[in-house]
Amino acid sequence: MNQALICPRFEKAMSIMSQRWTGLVIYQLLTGPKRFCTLESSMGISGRVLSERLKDLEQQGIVKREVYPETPVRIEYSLTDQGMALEPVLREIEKWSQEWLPAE
Amino acid sequence: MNQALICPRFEKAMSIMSQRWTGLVIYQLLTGPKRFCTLESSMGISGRVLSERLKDLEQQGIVKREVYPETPVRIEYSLTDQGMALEPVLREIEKWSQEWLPAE
DNA sequence: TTATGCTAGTTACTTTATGTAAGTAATTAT
DNA sequence: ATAATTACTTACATAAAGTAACTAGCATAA
Repeated sequence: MNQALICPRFEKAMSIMSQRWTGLVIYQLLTGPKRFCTLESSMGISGRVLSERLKDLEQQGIVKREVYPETPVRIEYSLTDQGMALEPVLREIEKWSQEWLPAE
Repeated sequence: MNQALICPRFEKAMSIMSQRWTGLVIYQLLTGPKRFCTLESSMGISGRVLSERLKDLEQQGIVKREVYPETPVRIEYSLTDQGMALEPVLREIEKWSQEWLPAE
């Protein structure tokens, strides 16, 4: 009955990364700040969920939201250092997909 | 309107890894073959979903299912080479969680 | 021989998460 | 005054996940 316990920090990380869309949002932000509508149209995510994810990621300290009061207003989402630190994770997924998944 | 397209293989990999529980199941199998009931009780996953995930992962070629007709029957799930190749992904998530998430 | 237990699931039903489409608010262009 | 743009939100529908009870096959216990 003795189970090897899973480290709570790792479990937390997995719960973040295994939410639908989260990984792709971070991946898109690796190449620089992006606006809401850019993210929305570049992946197939709905505005409802994108808005939810960005709020979560901001609260978690992974994403930063910045408002530029131009006209029309420009709001940019970018990665914090904590968010940037996820790059190796995404790169490893990228590598795996190239090696093991069929093209096309 | 010109969007950088996301590589379909990467998208596929993300859709696998961002399903709830998938990462944790693979993580548990990194330490060797496990039975259904062991997986079920070591993570908080429900039998219904575990059964679904294992079937998916088997079909994807990530997990292998082996039946030992003992009594009671023993069925073991383990990682294929393709599945083992995901280890670096999980290790990077582990590293990130240790560096960036608060203990406790 | 009926009952109990074990493993590996499945089934029916409930709750939660996500998708869809329309709407809002602020601002500028026509 | 109307339309357009950005960044959302809201109400409602569908899909995914959780819960708890159930099944099947076999073995041991009462």
